[in-house]
Amino acid sequence: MEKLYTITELTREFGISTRTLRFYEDEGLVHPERRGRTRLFRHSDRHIIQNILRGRRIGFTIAEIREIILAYREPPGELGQLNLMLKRVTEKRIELNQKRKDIDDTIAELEIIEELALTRLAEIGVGS
Amino acid sequence: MEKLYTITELTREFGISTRTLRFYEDEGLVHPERRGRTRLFRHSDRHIIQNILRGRRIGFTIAEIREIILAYREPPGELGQLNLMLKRVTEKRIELNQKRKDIDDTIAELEIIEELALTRLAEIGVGS
DNA sequence: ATTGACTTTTACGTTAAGGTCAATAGAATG
DNA sequence: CATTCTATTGACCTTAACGTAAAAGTCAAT
Repeated sequence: MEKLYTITELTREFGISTRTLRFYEDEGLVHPERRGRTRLFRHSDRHIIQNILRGRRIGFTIAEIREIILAYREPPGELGQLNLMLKRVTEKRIELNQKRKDIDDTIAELEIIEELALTRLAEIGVGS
Repeated sequence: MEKLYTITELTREFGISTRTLRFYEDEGLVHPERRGRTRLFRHSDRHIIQNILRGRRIGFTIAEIREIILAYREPPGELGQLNLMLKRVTEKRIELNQKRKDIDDTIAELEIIEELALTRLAEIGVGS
């Protein structure tokens, strides 16, 4: 017997609002069952929510996230669609590699800032 | 004699609009000189624009980008501000490390999708 | 002198991703 | 059964980061 989650259980677990989960349902990303009017989420929905949040953190739009979820769920049967998909995947990978580099560069910059601040702190600490 | 850039030179170089550059000026991120009413950007402005775009790619807001630029430009003199800054830097680094992990996971997932698609392609290619 | 390319300011418009609020409905607990 | 949570639907609201359009100035080239 699969465990079902209420909406507030999930909002607490993931630190998001009920509005957000209903929004994701409206967008067709999750498909909770209903007991009466109340939503009950499955493990699969919970897993999708994790994917959504991960995509969100790296700046994907809902449309892009949906695209990835669908691509995973059912690879297209038609040749043209498959080639299109491969092209999109390649684009995304290039984009993500650029982002990785941007993140590394920014972390390096933050480390410089940190050292500047620590140096100033030491000066002030000594002087006061 | 330092080379100065017109606004369209920069829009072409960076693939952004004039509106965007004026917006960044309104936000106090760049400070082009004026010849008459026309803006002329320095190397330093050009460099800042690169930083803005990098920050933008990894999902920083303009406010966050400004914060980093200012922190770099002039580390605060007061102790409380310095400690606050160190705290913020640590937060950002944690956030960026999470993003790195998210990106790596997503790239791995894209690779799975790619393989699925290539497999399907091979099947179709053989069958047709 | 006119065209064309480029620039300026002002100001309203747009989009994504939810926030917020009101009215209503079930569900659970004393 | 009355109360008290918690959920739902529907509607309008919000914010960031620009887009877009209008009206007008600048400057070189034709």
